[in-house]
Amino acid sequence: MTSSLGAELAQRGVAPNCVRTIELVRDVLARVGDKWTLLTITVLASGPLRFTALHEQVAGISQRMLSQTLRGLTRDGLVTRTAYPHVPPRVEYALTPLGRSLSEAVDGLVCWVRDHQRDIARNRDEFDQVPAANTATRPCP
Amino acid sequence: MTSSLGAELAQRGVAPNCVRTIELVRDVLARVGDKWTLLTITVLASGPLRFTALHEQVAGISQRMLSQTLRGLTRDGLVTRTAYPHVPPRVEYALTPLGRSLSEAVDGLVCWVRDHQRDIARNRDEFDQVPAANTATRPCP
DNA sequence: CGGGATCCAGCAGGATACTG
DNA sequence: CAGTATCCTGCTGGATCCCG
Repeated sequence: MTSSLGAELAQRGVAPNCVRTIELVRDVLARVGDKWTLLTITVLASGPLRFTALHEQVAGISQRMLSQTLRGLTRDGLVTRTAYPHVPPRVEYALTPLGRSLSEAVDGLVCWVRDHQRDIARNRDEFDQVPAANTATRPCP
Repeated sequence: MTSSLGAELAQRGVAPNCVRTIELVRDVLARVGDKWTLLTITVLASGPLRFTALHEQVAGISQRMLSQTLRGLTRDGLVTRTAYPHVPPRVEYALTPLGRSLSEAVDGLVCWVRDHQRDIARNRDEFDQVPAANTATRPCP
């Protein structure tokens, strides 16, 4: 699958190192690009949490998506799942060292957004105020 | 919208600084979490490109999604769109300084995946080989 | 060549109800 | 409490045709 993508790109004359980058970006998105994974990781970054606690902190997530997301993260070795044989059940989720290192890598992106979201909002407003700027075929100045 | 999310979280007793983080992660995903934006940015990071060139390098993207993605990026001030009044038309896209800085922030994540994708693949294989490991309600050892 | 407009399928994901 | 099972909807995004 990935190799066929690489072959396809190589055939188009795309430089090999660029092909690698493109595949990596694909992997990034496959792992943290969905709606809830990144959010769950950053919430867990502040400490271990039980299922219900996560369900409250990750605003808007359904039980279905939470358990699904957590299973995926556990599968990848990014979080641990610890079940205590109690009644009522008690299950704790926590980041593994691998998960923590990912969380730190994500921090860079989060900081970037924090530092530049004002700029983006301003650019967006400017763009929207120019009439017909949202169409690509516009007159050349 | 964002403020209502913050209010909702605050009402649940979530710490204010965590609320900020969650909102930021939301913004990250809204900006680069879709299927093509991040890919387009990283391809443009190696230099300005014309529409067709982008269409070839960003493997698998349709013309529709490419123009849509580019318009979004242009709107946010992350790329510039330069149209030359020629026949046939010639349009070049390039990263702005803001776009380049985002591309650098993304690099951290890309490097993380490059360094750890083997680990993740191994964890995944291990997980999958344990029978019934994919169900959460499993016996406690 | 560089798009826009339209149509349509697939699947992510929400709501709800049920279980150990 | 911590999930699973089922159903169902909305939106993303692909295919196709058209235009300047």
